[in-house]
Amino acid sequence: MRRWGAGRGLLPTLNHLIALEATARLGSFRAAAEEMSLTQGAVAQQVRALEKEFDCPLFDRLPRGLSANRQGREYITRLRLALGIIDEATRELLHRDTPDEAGRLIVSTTSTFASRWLIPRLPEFSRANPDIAVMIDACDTARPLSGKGCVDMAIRWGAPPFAESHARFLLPASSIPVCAPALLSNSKALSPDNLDELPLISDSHKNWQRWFESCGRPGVKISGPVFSQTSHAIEAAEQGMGVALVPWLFVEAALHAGTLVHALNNQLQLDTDAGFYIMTAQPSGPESACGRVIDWLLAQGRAIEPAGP
Amino acid sequence: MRRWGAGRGLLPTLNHLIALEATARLGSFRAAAEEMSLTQGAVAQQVRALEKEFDCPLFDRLPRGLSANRQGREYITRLRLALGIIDEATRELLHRDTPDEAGRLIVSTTSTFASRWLIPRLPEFSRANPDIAVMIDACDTARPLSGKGCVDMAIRWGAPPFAESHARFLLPASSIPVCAPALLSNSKALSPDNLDELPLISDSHKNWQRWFESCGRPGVKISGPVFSQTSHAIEAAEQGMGVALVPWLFVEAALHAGTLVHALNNQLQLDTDAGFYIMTAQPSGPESACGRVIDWLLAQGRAIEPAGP
DNA sequence: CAAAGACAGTAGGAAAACTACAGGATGAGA
DNA sequence: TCTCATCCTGTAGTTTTCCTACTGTCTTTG
Repeated sequence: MRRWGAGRGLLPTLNHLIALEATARLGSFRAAAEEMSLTQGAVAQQVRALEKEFDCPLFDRLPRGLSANRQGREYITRLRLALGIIDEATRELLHRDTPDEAGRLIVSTTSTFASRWLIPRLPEFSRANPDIAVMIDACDTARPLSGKGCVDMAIRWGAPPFAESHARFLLPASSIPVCAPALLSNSKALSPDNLDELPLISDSHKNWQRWFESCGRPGVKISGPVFSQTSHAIEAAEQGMGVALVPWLFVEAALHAGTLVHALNNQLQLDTDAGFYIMTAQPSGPESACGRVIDWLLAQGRAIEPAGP
Repeated sequence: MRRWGAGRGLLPTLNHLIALEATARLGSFRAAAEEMSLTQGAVAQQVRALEKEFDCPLFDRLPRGLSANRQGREYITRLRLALGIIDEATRELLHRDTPDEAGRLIVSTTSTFASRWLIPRLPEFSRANPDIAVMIDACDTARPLSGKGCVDMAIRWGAPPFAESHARFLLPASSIPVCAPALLSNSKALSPDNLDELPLISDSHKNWQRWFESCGRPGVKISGPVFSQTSHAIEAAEQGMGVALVPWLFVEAALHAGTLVHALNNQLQLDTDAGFYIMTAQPSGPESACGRVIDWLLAQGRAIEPAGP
């Protein structure tokens, strides 16, 4: 009997369990031995060894085979469940449809972060690292970092501490109010006191409320177009539909290109303690594919920060 | 890689999986080896063997330990689940609180069958088989014959075929109308045509409707006391509350003792294709405790039948 | 630049698993 | 009733697997 984990667990000789299961299913050592391509004696020894390990008989010996007793039935039913899980996991591992999956790295992030920050920078990475194929899984609900359907890393907005994962800070999430330049041309100077006279574009983060609160104007009524995704809010602002309050890093390129301008002439931004973090199941070394992607991401993040407002 | 079941399944060398799990959890061969009281090389070989078996790396090799890659994380998460199930089943098997459980046999049946048929006959069996302790688990919902909390056999009312279990016919379930003798003394002769003038005691089996239908009187309104358990209906009949339509075998003793009489002078009974069956997970040999109980039950059933109406 | 710590790989001994065969019990069939 | 067939039990002896011990290589660290 083998200890497991921190000594709390107990596991029998696992290889013997296959013989146990087959014997229970087929009702005799002989039939089980035939299925397993072994001799009858080998199977009998394995099962006897388990019964001795447990100090508890699992079968009634009949003149014509065996029949599991109550403890045996109870144990074997649960054993089948466990073996089925291992079997399923093993077959999926063997019959994985993409044989080159080893060099493929799946990054889960939001649609907005992917289109506004990650994808524009990705070609450079791929040129420098042709052996790593980065796949972006844009999904607004978080994907698991371990288990079935897991991803290699996730880039998510949030604040520490993060349970069950290893997180590294990537980028701050300071938001600024932006709009199309045309919206400002023929009107008076804007300030926190009169900004709400323009349409205020909202996304699902409810930033405007906190922004007005930090300006000393709590309870301002937010009216204007509403989008679930930040990227849609940005596009609406570019179309002149109003003022959007969005993370600065998502509109850096648009500000540079002139399709968006800071609505308050770089005066105010909404600082939060939250930011964008890279999350992985465990720390990765700098030489692994995952580690190389993380290092590159962090370098990109450092490169962009000093140019901020 | 081992085939499993009818060849559909595939299982790796199960003993190696413990090393795999520990390595993933502790992040290095060395730490895993220490936990398992082995050398670093042994653990490394086991994990390498698995990776070769799967033809798929499960870990990224870091300069300072290892880190599971995506396939590894996915596999190990599911592996932990399976090992946890085996561990739990094993610990419950080892720490079972009743060491003499091997000689204890749990029979699941209904409260009525237990009190009206089984318990009266049980002392005789126990005298003849002092080594078998029969425990009766009276429960109106069926208990499983395998898995956690399973019972050794169940005696249940029903008709073949029974899925997922081995059934042997024990007793017919023919029902007869019975009542207290006092109920008949000062009244005219009863027949199916006027029986419904007396209170009709019902249990949850809705026998009266079918009984009147088989007498050519469908749609008769059933009025009288209603009980969920047949035994309570019998007790009510004994108290003179009305006529109960119950399996003959439950009132055999009462008819003999005179506390109940056949309401129609042995004329009519309700025959159904259903009956009482002994159900076990698998056939048991005549020498096993389970087999001896079954043989005795069947003998009791045969002994009672010829004396029937 | 050297020391420490980790994994990779290999040879040989230790342990286990498996086979083969003898023995005993039970049921089927002549 | 007797024999045969079938199945489990148990025990050597052999084969295979597993584990250890050790060397080599790489990387971090002081």
